[in-house]
Formats: sequence, structure tokens, C-alpha cells
Amino acid sequence: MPYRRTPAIQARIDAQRTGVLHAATELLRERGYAGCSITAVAAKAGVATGTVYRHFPSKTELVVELFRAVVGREVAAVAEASRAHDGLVARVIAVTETFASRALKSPRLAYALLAEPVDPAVEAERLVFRRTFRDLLAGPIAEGVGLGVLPPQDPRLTAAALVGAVAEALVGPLAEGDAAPDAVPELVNFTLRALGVPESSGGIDADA
Amino acid sequence: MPYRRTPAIQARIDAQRTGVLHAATELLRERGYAGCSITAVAAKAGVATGTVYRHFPSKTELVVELFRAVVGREVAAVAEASRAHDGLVARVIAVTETFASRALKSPRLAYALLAEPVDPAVEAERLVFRRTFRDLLAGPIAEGVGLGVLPPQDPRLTAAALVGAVAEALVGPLAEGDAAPDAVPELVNFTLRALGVPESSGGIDADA
DNA sequence: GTCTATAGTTCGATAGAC
DNA sequence: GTCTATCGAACTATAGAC
Repeated sequence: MPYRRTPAIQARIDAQRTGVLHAATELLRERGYAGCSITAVAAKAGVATGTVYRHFPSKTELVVELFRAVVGREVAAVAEASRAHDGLVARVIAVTETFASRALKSPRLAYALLAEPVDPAVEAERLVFRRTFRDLLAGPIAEGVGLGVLPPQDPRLTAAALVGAVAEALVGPLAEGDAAPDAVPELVNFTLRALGVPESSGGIDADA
Repeated sequence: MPYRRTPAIQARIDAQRTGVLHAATELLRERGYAGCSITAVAAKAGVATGTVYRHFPSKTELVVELFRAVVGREVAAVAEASRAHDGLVARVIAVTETFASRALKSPRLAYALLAEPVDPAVEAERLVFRRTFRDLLAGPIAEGVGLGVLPPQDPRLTAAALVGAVAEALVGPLAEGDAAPDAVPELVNFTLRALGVPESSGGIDADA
């Protein structure tokens, strides 16, 4: 009788795969991609090095899936923060603030996701996710322009520029382990100015 | 008598090295890093593939040097444009405008320099050059804040954010070969808003 | 799953400079 | 005659097609 993969076995395999990804996530948080050698990931997951290759055909595939999973959580958190606000400007601010403060809370991880030199396949994923963040911002900005809350501008261009701005502004502090205590409010102010929000519009949720 | 490399031979070797880099630059302009296979570079330079390895120990070293040389020219052009203006705001605008319009004139090259997924060693160089551009902007911004021409802000953070903003805003149009005819003025407007330049300050070179 | 195409790299042979 | 710069085929690995 041929070997058959029972549900119980399958579950154990899946759990092991999850465990490997989880171990990789911790290493990414602690030491970035530099710490994610297959050996280190396997050791942290409590499996043999070769076992990793039973779940992932190559290190490239592993790090790409790792990147997608971790950044996916950031996208979810940011999208959630956006949804939690009503005003158009408030949404953009919430995105900036959430993104930046989460990054500064996990500096090594954020640096790995944003800027650490790594396999070109991960680079390609970075481009994809930057577009995702851009699209998250472009909607509210377009509405704001339509309603006259914001001055005339190309919403997609402004959205892309803001994504690049926030990401790049964080790279410096993240790389140097700098304290940068004011970075988040500074970035929010930058964002408000860049959008062209009138100075008077003080309070969050103040607009349409 | 031992073989000695005469000046004539050395000159020929140097010329050949330059020729290889020149060929690589053309290929980068035409088809990005994707077009820069060693075989293609060698063919374009009119040398054998193996000869490339007499000048560069590996493809990585070749593309890193290529990147440095090409981006170095962009830095020079942008720095020159900055120097050509007197006003602090005018300098920042000149940097943005020069950078963006040059990029849009050589879209494939600009995409390769800014965003194309490539060897991590080139990624590391990208980080270095982004800092260079940031420092180019941070000076005038700091002066502008000091003089009260610009509202209070962290000059280095604003500078980094602008570098990221311009780069990221260009990636979309560059990747899609989009016309994006208004991209440059739009980016200039974004920059003016982000700096916090009062609406009234119309003309270039109008400030201190 | 094998086969093909193409990538980066290596190396023995050749031709020309010393 | 010796040494070396150059060549281009061969080697190894990998990705995609059938």
C-alpha cells in the first residue's frame, strides 16, 4: 500500500512550515535579512537545515514569502487605521502616523522591509507593496481634491510621493538607530504641508 | 628581461576598460540592468567575454562601478543646477526640476538607477547616493528655516523626504513608459507645498 | 520530468609585445 | 624566446518549455 499523507501528517507539515516562517520573522525583527541565513532560520525553528528546503524550494522563495507576510500585516494595520477615520485628510494622516510609528517601534524590522539590500526578488516585491500603499492614499487624496479640501494636484503622484517621502525619511533614523523622537510629528507636518492642507484646519476629522 | 607594461600598452588597457564601461552605459540606457549581461556588454564593446574579467573581477563589481559613474553624473548635474541659483527655495526647486526632467528624458536609464531590482551591492550604492542627494537639499533648507523663509522643520528629515518623494513619484511614470507630461511641474508644486513656501512667493530667486 | 536556453565564470590556446 | 593580454569555447547552474 502506497504511503498516504493523512490529515494528521499534513497538519504537522503545515505547522512546521508555519514554524519556519515564524522563526524567520523573529530573525528578521532581530537582525534583518543579514540574520536570515537558512542555517539560522532552521536552528531557530528547531528543524534541520535540509528540512527548510522541503517547504521552500530556495532561499529566495522563503524570503519573498516572508516579506509578503510581514508587509501584509503592515498594510492591514495601515488600512485599518485609515478606515477608522472619517475625514479625508484624517485618513492620510492616520496612514502616515501608523506607518511611521510602527516602523520606529521595530527599527531593525522596518529597515529590513524598507531598505536593506537584499535579493532582487524581494526588491520586486517592494515595488509591488509601494504601489499598494500609494493606492491606499490616492483615494482619499482624490476625494479631497474633488471636494476642494485640497488644492488641485495629481492624486496618484502626490500619493506616490508621500509613500516615498515617509519611507525615505525613516531610513536614516532606522539605519543609525537614532532616537528621532520627533520623527512622527515631523512627518505628519510634512504630509500636511505636502497635501496643501490649510493651516487653519487644525483638528483631525475636521473636514468632510 | 622580465615583461614590463609599457605606457602604450597601459593606455590601450585603460581605453579598453573605458570602452567596456561605456558599452555598459549604453546598454543600461537602452535596456536597463536586464540588458547588461556580460556577453552583451562584451559584444557592444567589441571584446571577448573573457576580456571583461580582466578589468572587473565579477559582474557585481562591474555594475557597481557602472552605477557609481552614471549616478555621479546626475549628482554633478543637480549640484550644478543648485549652484546656478541664489535663492534658497530656488535651489531646492532647481534640484527637483533638474533631477526629474533628466530622469524623464532617459526613462529606462532612470528606472534602472532608481528602482530596477538588481544585485544587492547596487542597492547599497543606492542608499549611499540617496544620502548624497539628501545632503544637497538639507543645506538650503536649513538656511531657509534659519532665515524664516520656511516654517520650522527638521531640515534633514524634510530633505530625505523630498528625495524619497521625487524618486518614488517618478518610478510609476518611468516604469509604465507613461507620458506624464505634467510630472515635473506637479513635482515642483509638491516640493513647494512640502517645504511650506508661502503661496505668494511666486517667482524663482524671489527669496533670500 | 527532461530538455533547452541562457546566465556568469573559468581556462587552455593564440598572437603579439617585450 | 619569454611573458602576457586577449580570445572564445567549455563549464556550471538555473529557469522555462514541452
